[in-house]
Amino acid sequence: MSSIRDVARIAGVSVATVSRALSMPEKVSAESLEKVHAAIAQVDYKPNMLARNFRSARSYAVVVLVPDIANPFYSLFIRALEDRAQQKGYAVLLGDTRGTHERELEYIRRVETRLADGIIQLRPSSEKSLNNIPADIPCVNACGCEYTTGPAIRIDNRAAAKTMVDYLISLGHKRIGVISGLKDNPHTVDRLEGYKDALRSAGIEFDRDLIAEGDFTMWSGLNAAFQFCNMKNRPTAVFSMNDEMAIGAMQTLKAQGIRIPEDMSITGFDDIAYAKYCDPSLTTISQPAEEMGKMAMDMLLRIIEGEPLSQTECVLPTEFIIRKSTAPVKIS
Amino acid sequence: MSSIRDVARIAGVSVATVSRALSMPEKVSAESLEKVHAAIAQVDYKPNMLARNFRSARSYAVVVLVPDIANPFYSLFIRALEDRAQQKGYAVLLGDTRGTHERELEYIRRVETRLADGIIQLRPSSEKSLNNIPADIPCVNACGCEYTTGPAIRIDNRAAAKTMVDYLISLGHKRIGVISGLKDNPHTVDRLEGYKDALRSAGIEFDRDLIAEGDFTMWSGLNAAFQFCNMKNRPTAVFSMNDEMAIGAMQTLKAQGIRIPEDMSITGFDDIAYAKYCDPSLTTISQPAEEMGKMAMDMLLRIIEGEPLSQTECVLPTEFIIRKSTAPVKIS
DNA sequence: TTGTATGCGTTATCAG
DNA sequence: CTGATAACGCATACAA
Repeated sequence: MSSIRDVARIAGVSVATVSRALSMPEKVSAESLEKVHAAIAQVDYKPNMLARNFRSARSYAVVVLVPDIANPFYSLFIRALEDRAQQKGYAVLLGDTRGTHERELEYIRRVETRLADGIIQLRPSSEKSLNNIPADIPCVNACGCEYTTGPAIRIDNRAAAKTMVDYLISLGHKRIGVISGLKDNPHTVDRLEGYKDALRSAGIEFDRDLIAEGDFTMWSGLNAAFQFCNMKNRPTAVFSMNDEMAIGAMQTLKAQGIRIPEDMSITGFDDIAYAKYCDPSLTTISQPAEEMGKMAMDMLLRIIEGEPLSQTECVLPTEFIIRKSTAPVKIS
Repeated sequence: MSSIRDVARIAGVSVATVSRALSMPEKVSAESLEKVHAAIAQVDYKPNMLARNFRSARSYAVVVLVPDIANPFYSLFIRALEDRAQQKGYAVLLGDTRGTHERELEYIRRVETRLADGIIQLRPSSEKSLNNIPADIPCVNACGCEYTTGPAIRIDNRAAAKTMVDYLISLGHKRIGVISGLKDNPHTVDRLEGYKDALRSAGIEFDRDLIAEGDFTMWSGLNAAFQFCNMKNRPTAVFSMNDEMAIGAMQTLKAQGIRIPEDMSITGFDDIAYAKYCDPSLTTISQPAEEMGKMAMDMLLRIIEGEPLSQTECVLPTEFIIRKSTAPVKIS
């Protein structure tokens, strides 16, 4: 309730001195400083940051645009992001888009109207995406996939997928099913390329029937797995494009009496916390979610503050984690 | 870049008219309205919300204080929260406290300095908590437990726990282990009371040795379960105070050759998404996370807007969900 | 219905 | 080192 003027009056100095005492104490005499601090304590002065932000034309907030915060990979990422933001004095506005463009626009509008200083984009924006973020607003893309323009933090999805499928092939698998995300999702596209790369280098022909489409939810994984159960010549291994679909698929396979990994190997992607605790534990690719979050925030703040970027794109390494859901193909 | 003044100049009206055209169009003639809109389009005017917020002494943002956003129950809650906030034109500032009081204070300070209009508190604040939120700042407690002061959204933890343990008893279990949260956590306290209630009404004596303390993480559940494996007279059922610890415990039990539910039943709490997909699927208590999120936001906004509260505390119903992790006790 | 003028709390400029 | 004062962009009381 009390403003800088009250403090000035009580302290017997000008408002300018109070302001200086707060933002550059070294420019103020020890005597004034003391009087100001005493006055601040006396009237319980809390600076009005709304006014400060208005004056400095900065909100000191960034929005994070995320497809679904309930996805454990994203929540891990965001946790790291928030941590870094807080360290640097920035707030993070949660922008859960739930896949709708309308909500996304709403958040973009927030930075256009100065309520946020920049955006961290976790939604993989396909090239045909209509509402691209205006070029003049600070933004870093951290969706992890290729085909993004502007500053980005990402992993090499294609190479990671190839590593995984190479491994399955090394175990003797030749018919390797895929549970993919939606067809036009950039993650799907990149990882599918990696899958094809691996097949190609092993001389295995690509079979379209081995691709089951999901949408990255457990439920979709559960459904997709039926496609494999019912095949006359079913795959001996399945490469799922994320852990959640793999976990859903395991449910189906086990219910159908297919043993994992004896009858069928299955792999995931992301290494969410549950991958280690499901039964059997899941062979997967670990993304450095926290590292990505930190770096994305650092990069965005650099852009906002107008500092030069040492690199406009940063590709982080993934880790290949072998657990119990994969085994050599059965000799039958 | 262009301000309301530019619009006024181009439109040939006063700034007041432009302002009114935006916030109360009904008070402006159709003619002026049209000129204003044309001018807005012409100069691509975007109102400076920083100025508007400053002027109206409101930030139109609320902070949500959460112990750990990576916990799936919380992320579900927050998703609903954000949804509602966006509908009402509010932003949500993510405040992941990670259990530290310092970070919590930082966020409380944010509303004291006008950067947020209120707080939704998900952290269960024990009575001895040092940094309670000042009474004059709008706040609703949504941690779900009793012993909170001020407006609150919660469930009846005690009754829910009793329901669960009653069920185990009805299956013939008499030695029922507990994997609890930290001892002084209000959730732990409430749910333990429910456990004791159930024992009491069944005439079973409470045995302190059957309580294993965890901290609501999967890892702690995994460890806690060892306590039961090594007992000479081990429990035939385990009531875990959340799903994650239950899932961790299942890992240990299965590794020790204890079959679930044949040799030991196990139950959880929260009904996170994975509870349905783990093996065996988990009998648990479902909390209406989304409903709670919505209600908490509604209640907070009412407080912020100064509207009267119809009720200061709201207890939401839980749902008891029986899956495959529980079975009648073995006759041996 | 419209315009003029004032003030919101702070920072920054410029004299002293 | 300090003080007076002008912005910042918008909303609104008041007058027309």
